[in-house]
This record gives sequence, C-alpha cells and structure tokens, in this order.
Amino acid sequence: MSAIRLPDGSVRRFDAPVTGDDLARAIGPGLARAAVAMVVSGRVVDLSSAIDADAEVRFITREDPEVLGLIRHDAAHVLAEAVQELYPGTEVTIGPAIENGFYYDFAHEPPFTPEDFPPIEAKMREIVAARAPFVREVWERAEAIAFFEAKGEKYKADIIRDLPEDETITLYRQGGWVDLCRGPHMRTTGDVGTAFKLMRTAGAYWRGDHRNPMLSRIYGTAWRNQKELDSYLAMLAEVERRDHRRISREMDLFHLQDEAVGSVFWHPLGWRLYRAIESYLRRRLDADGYQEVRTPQLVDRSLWEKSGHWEKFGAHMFTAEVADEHRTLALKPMNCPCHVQIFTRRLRSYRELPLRLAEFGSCHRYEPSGALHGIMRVRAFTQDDAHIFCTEEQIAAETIRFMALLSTVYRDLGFPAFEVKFADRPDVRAGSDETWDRAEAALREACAAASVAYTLNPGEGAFYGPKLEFVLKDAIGRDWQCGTLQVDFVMPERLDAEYVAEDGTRRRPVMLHRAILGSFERFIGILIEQYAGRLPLWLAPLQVVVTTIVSDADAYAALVARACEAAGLSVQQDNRNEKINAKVREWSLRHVPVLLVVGRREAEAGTVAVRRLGAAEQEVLPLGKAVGRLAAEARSPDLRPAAA
RNA sequence: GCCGACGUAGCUCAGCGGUAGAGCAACUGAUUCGUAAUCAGUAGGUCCUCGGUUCAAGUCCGAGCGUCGGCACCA
Repeated sequence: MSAIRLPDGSVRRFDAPVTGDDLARAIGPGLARAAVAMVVSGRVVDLSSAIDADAEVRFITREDPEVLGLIRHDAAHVLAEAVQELYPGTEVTIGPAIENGFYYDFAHEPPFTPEDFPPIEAKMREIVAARAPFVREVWERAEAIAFFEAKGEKYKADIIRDLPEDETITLYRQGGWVDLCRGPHMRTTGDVGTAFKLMRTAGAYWRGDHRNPMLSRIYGTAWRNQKELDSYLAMLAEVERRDHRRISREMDLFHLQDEAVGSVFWHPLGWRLYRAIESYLRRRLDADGYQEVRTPQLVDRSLWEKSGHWEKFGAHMFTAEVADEHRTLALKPMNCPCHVQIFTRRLRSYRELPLRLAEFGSCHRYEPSGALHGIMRVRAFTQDDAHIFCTEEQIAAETIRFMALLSTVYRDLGFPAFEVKFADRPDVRAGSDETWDRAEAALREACAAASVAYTLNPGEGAFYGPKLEFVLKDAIGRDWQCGTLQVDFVMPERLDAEYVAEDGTRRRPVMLHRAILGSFERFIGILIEQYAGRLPLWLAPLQVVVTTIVSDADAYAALVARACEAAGLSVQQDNRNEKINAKVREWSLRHVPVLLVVGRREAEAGTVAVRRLGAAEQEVLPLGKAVGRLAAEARSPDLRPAAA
C-alpha cells in the first residue's frame, strides 16, 4: 500500500507497487504519451521503475528543461551503439551528459576523426528511428564482470570492479545493444529526437589521469528540438565572432610570433588599451591604501627553494645560468617572495599593518605548450598583484575592503555580475593541518563578515593557503575566473616575516595574496570578447576618426582632429579619396567607436556629423559641443564627476 | 606534455605528383562622391623548417617547430 502525492497536491493510493508508466496512464492518456521519466522523491528515475512506498512523484516531459540531461545521456548511448556497430572491436568506457551536450570515450585505434561523423550520425539516426525501448536489468556483480570481459570490454569490467560493494549493478539494453549504466533513461531511443549533432573529437585520458592511456572522445550536442539546436549553434558562432584573436587583428592591437612563443608583441593601439586599464587601476589602488613597488625579474633559485615554489613548480620556471657566477637564476613566476623581501628588510611594527604592497608584476611561467591560447594563456604576463601583510584579526576587515574595490573595478570595466568560489586545501600542500584549519576558518569568517555568498570549490586552494576565486559572467554567459584572494600563513613562516606586536613580542603577519584582473593579457582578451571589440569610449584605443566626404573639407577635417587631440581624445584623420560608404565600412570593421564625418556643409557651418559605431543615424553638432561630449564620455570612470 | 586536425600572398582560402591560384588588403591611375565595399591596372610567394622517396614534391613519407580543438596543467 503506497500513497503517491502528485504536484497538484492530489494523492493516489495503490495496493501493489506501481510503475511510472502505470501511474501516468492512471492519470491520463496525454501524460502517458508525454512522460519520458519521473522524479520520485527528488530522484530522477525510469518510468519502468516501480514505486512501492509513499512518495512524491512528478513526471518529466519534453517541456521540462531537465529533460535535456536525459536526452543527452541517451544520445551518448545511441552514439556508443552506433560506433560499436560501425567499428567492431571498439571498447566503450564512459559517456555522460555535460553542459550543452554529451560525449563518449572509446578505446579505438586509430582515434576517430570528424570524417567518421557522417556515417556515425546516420547510424545514430537509424537507432533513434527504430525507437528501441531502454530496458533496465539488474545483474550480479561477478556475472556482469564476466559478461564484459567475455566481450573484451575491459574498461567496463574495471568500472564495475571499482564500484562500491553495495552498489546495484544495472545494465541498460536498447534493441540488440547493452551497456553498463546507472541510468536513468527515457522510454526508447526515439525519445532522443533528431536535434543532435556530433561536434568534435578529442583525446582524453582514461579517468582523467595523464598516466593512463588516451582514449578517443567524441563530443556531441543534443537539444529538445531543432530550434534549440540552431540557437546553440548560433551561440557558438557568436563565440567565434567575438574571438579576441580575430578582433585584435582587425583592431591592430598586438601579435604573436614563433620566435617568442607565449609572449605578446603589443602594437601602439593595443598598448594604449593596456595603459588605459593600468592607469585606471593604479589610481584605484593609490586611492585604496596600496603602495606600489617593483621587484626583480631574475631571482636566485635559493629564494624559490625557501618559498617552496622550486619544489612544486620548478619544472615550470624559466631559469638562467650565469657564466662567471655559479648560480641559477629564475625568471620570477610570481611576486610574493619578492614582496616578502621588502617586508622583512627591516623590523616592522604592528602600527604599520595592514601593509599593502602592490605591483604590476611581470611574470614568466613555462606553461605546457598545449595550454597556450591567444593572449588568454601566455608564458609572459603581468599580474595586478598585491600582498597585504596584516594580523589575523585584520583579515575580515581587509576582505571587506578588497571586495569593495574589486566590485568597483569589475563594474567600471563592464562586468556588473560575478560569483565567488571558496577553494579549500588541496591534497598536495605546505603547512600543517592546524595552520590550514586556522586559515580556512579565518577566510570563512571574513566571508561572513563581508556578507559574501560563495560556493565551495573543494581541493582547489593554492599550495600555501585557501582562496576565494572571483568569477565573472560575460555578455554571452561564459564564466571567467579572474580575481582571487588567498589567505597565507605559510609563506610568512617560510620566509621568516615578523613584526613587533603591541606587547613587544614578535609575531608572524598573515599574507593576503590578491588580484582583481588576474593577468592583464588574459583580462584584455576577456574584455575584447565581452564587448566583441566595441569597447566603451574610455577604453577604445582609437576613439575618433575624422573623415571627409570631399577633399574640399580636408583643411576643416584637420581642424576637427586637432580639436579632438586638444581634448585628449585619440584621433586619426582619413582624407583618402574613397567614397564615404567605403570609409565608414572600413573604420566600422576596425571597431572605431566614433566617426566624425565632415563635408562642405559641416565645413561651412563649423559642425561635425557624429556617427557612432553600428548606428544608422548621425547627429550633426557644433564642433565644440561634439568634442566636449566625447571628452566627457571618454573620461575614465574614476575621474568622472559624481552622478548628479 | 598527450590525442587529433591544420600550416600556401598582409588576411580568408583553393590547388593534393608535372610551369604556384582566387577574393579582399597593398600600390598606381581615374573618379570628389553624404554614412558598411567606385572603376581600371600593377605588384606581391624559401608553398613552416630539415631530411627522405621520385625523372619530377605545396602535393607522398619521416622528424622538428608552430597554430587550432580537446585532455592534463594553471603558484
């Protein structure tokens, strides 16, 4: 006897266990057709599973967004069946649903390539059209292992061996094909629908461990209908359209070349953008009690040994040997040990704390070749780094203060929304468990004091301390981890930093490592993609182009350009003998925010036609007024008069 | 670093054993034109590098370098 409560509040009672299918039919034929799975007391299960106790039950149909996970998981099974049918001898491993799609990892030599997609996709569509029911079977552990080993599926057998002893081993059958799977699945392969597409292949280590064999992964995407698939593909096209590597070439910002892999050649306009951000941030830091410092690029290895970086990251440091001196220098991969040197240079008093040392620190890291990506991941980069030396009691106040600064900077740069993650102790770490307990507790309390809501990111802390990670959301919904705040009790100990407390005793300061942008290079890449190249006027490296309609206006155009320059705007003049259409097009493609178009009319009247990037209309204004407005808009946010 | 794909003119790409191509950009000339491509002409290439196969190699093979997509990494 079970009582089943439905979403509308009604309760149905059954004397015997009832399956989802039965229940749906009992409620109505429409639901019986539409349901693909159900949620029993919060757990998604197959419609074929029986309910034998009191429960709250809700059905999932194609209308529910959560059906996407089921479609994608089922699609992964369909993919695996198709692949095994077409490529006998291929071993299956795992194939989960992921954000926007699914993948399946196969052991197959040679690895699959996109050329294999058309036949695989065609086979998948056959399997979907066949509407084979998914049938769940419970197996004995030993039998299941024997079954997969007999089939030559050693990965599957391994998976079963690693499952906890009490885990129920379930297999799902679809037509003639069967796979180890926890489920749940929809009713038939037909429920996958037709809105799916294989996207790309990739190598992926078995169980994500680089010591294991590499498997051949096939990624796909799957949606409820063609319209959703199309809009997802459109989103991908948008990502490509915004690619900072393409846009920065159009804007002539920088380039990369083989002779300096992972280092940026900043062109004049790119460097202008860089400096706009740097000066803005420098003013914000100056105003917030930071003192800027500059520390060496090349530092003897002994310092890195003391700090612990040599042991953990030595393989990723660039080193230099000097011919006459017997020493190894390392290009600094980060700034904290150097900042500690400034702190420890003399005896410090508690009165000096918190001491905030900031540096736009140029760092080099020998990143693995496969990690490099445009200017987002490079080997030479500059951090907006700072270290706050303070007492344990000051951590909370400093956290609040930092959060305020960070929010302001993100807002000014066009990222009003960000999330916070709390990354706690990693497996490999420096410092005792007691130290970590204290550091994590201090950071948690600081978050509470600053009213910061965070999600946990387990095991992802730095080797010397727990950290907060600040994750930006961009205009098309992507996440970018940029800022960080790390609590460090370990480095002051290792590098012997201390101060004299009020009572005359010597104490260890706490170090807070913090950054807002992370790396300038990466952040500028993110910024370009966020704005798709259409930077706000104050950041645009080339703000204004004055362009003529007829050559009679050349002299007047020069006057206009000088007026812009005098107002501090970055301006170029375009007197080329081209049609205005062509000039508008070219400067638009270079993402120049403002075109001041002048012809005979403007020259005579002393006006300019202001054409904003992407706008169809222009506004004709007196020159002085136009320049005044643009200059006001081009002012850095921190230099603008407070809003009235 | 690992797996795969790719590397041809400034950019985007075609050519896949037999005399290096196109569009755009550049340059020259004509055109003076009102808001996203005016017309004509000219010039431009160690086909990533090194080695091999071949009468003959962008083209086939090998190694290296780099880029791209994942994986792993990210102090």
